[in-house]
Amino acid sequence: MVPDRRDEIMDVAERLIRTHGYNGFSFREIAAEVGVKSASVHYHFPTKAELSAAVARRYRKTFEAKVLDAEANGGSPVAVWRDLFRRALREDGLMCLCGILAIEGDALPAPVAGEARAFLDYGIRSIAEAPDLNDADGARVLAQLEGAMLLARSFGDPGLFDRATQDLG
Amino acid sequence: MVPDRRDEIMDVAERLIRTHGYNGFSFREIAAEVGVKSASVHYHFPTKAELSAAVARRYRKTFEAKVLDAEANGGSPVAVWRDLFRRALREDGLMCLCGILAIEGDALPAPVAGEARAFLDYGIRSIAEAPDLNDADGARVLAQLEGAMLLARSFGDPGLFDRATQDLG
DNA sequence: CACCACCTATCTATCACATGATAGGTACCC
DNA sequence: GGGTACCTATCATGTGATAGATAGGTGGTG
Repeated sequence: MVPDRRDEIMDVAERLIRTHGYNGFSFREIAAEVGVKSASVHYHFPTKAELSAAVARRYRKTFEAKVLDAEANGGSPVAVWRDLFRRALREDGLMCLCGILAIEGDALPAPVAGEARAFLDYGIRSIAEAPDLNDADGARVLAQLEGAMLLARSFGDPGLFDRATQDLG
Repeated sequence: MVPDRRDEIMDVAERLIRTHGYNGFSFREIAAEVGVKSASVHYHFPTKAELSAAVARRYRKTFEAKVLDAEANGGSPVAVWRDLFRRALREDGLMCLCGILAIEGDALPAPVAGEARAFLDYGIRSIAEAPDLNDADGARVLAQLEGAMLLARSFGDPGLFDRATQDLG
C-alpha cells in the first residue's frame, strides 16, 4: 500500500466524474477537497487524461474483483451486476463511472474513452457467460442496467432503478 | 421557409450537446459554426442555461410529434420508440439528447435538468400505454433503449443498438 | 415626401474568472 | 545527496457574459 495521497486523489476524482462528468471537474476542485494545491495533483497525475484513465482503470479492476467474488459466492452474473450497480446507487448515489464516460464519447481523450470501452466490453462478456445467454443478451442486460441508473439518477429516485430492472431478478 | 438564426443556433447547439455534452460546448463554437460572433448568440439566448433548456424543450416537442405520428400509422409504442432512436443513431450518429443531459445530472442548471426529466417522464408514460405494459415496464424499456444507445455510441457501432434491443422487435 | 423614433440583428472590444499546465523553490527523510 | 511530496507563482488559453456602436428596416407624424 504505497502512496496514500494518490488513492485519495483518485477517490475524489472518481466521485467528481461520477457526478459531474469528465468536463465537469477540475484539478483545483480535487485539490481543495483533498486539502492540497492543484500543482500537487499534477505531481501525482501529470495530465487530466492520465488521471481519468487511471481512475477508470482502477474502477474496472475493482469491479472485476467484486464480480468474481460475488460469483464465487454463488450469484448469477446478471444478479451480481444488478446488485453491484444497485448498491452503488443506493449507498453513494452514484451511477456507473464508465456509463458516464461512454456518453461523453468523442469529447474524451482517446485513452479515457478506451478504458470506458474496456469496462463495457467486460460487462457484456461477463454477463453473457450466464447459462442460456449469448453476447446480444449481455449487451441487452448491460444496456438495461446502465439506462436504469440514468433514469434513477435523473429523477433522484433509486427505487426507479429497482422497478426498471425487477425482471432481472 | 428559410430557417432563421434562432433555429440555426438551436440546431448547432443540439448537435454539439448530443456529441459533447452540456459542459462540452461553448457559445464561441456555436457562433463559429453558424457564422456569427458569440455576442450574437447571446442576443438570441441570453444564457447558456436558457439556450440548453430551449433546445431540450424543442427536442421533446419534436419527439412527441414523431411518436404521435408513428402511432397514428399503426406502430406500437415500444416499436415506435425503438425505431426513432435507432434511426437517429444510424442516420446522424447521435444518441438521445436527454439521455446525455440526464447523466450530467447535478452539474446542470435546474431548468435544463428539468427539461431532460420531462422528456424521460414522457417516454416512460408513453411506452407504458402499450397493451399489457405498466409503468415499471415503461421504465424498463426506456432504460434498455437509452443504455443501448450508450453502448452503441461508445463502441461506434450502431449495430450494437440493434442487438441489444432486438427483443423489443 | 421628409423626418424622426424605434427595433432588430449584428458587430467590436472587453471583463472577470476558471482552466490545465509548468517552473522553480522548500522541507523532510532515507 | 538525492528523492519525494508539497508549495508559490505564473502562463496562455478559453469561458460566459456585458457594454456600446453600427447598419438596416419599420412605422408613425408633420
